[in-house]
Amino acid sequence: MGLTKSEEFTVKDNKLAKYAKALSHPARIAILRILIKRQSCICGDIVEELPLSQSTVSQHLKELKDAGLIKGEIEGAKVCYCIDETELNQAKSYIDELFSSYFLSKTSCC
Amino acid sequence: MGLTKSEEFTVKDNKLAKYAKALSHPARIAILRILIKRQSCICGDIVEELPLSQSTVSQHLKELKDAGLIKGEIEGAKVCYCIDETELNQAKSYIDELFSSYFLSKTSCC
DNA sequence: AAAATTCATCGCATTATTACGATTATAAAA
DNA sequence: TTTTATAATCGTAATAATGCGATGAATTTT
Repeated sequence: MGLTKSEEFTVKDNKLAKYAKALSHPARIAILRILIKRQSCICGDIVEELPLSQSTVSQHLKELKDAGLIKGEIEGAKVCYCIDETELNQAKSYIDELFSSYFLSKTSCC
Repeated sequence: MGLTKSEEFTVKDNKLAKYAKALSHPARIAILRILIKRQSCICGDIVEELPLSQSTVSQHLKELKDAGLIKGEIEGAKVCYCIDETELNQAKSYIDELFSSYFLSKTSCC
């Protein structure tokens, strides 16, 4: 076994889970915060700000990129990462929608 | 290796990551939706609504419980699960805070 | 051209996750 | 008391994730 049954769930729930997975590691949250703070698309300075090796940071960046939350642009030898606003918006609205569906239909029970 | 360096990151980012991890599987999203829909704290009916075995659903419930997003109450032989409103609120505000910190300081770059 | 910088990728070891059947524990029903 | 129902847990197999050093590819700098 060991294989998530993605096909059994809705496309939306799979997408939401994918966004959440990207956010499911403190290093990746920290990376997002750095990218937000330095709005001007900084790159490998991330490595200097985090207590992780270059290869590990690169891997986390890849995962954030695969999830769509960030994008990278090659600038000579450097790579400049930044938030992908469209995707971040979508992630936000998916999450908001899930949460607000609770707060709307709330009647409180146990 | 293979061990997340949690201590190296803030308590808040670890908590946020924990919430996100709970949401990082479509089955758990589906479970949350079921719990939201049937506000009246239903239990093992979840198993019937999902294409997963009882033990697998039980495991997902445990993870949602460990993350704090849901709570279970024993009712005889049954266990009644429901959303933990306080924690869901906290999760929502942590996520909102992260996202809005971007939309506030946005200047768009690449 | 040679050396240095920047970052991705490979390989590896360790640990975590996913899924299920089988078993166990508890409570309800017969 | 015995059976049934409910749900957690154990054990197992497969796959994914975490982290790092080493290596590679590309671009700058010297």
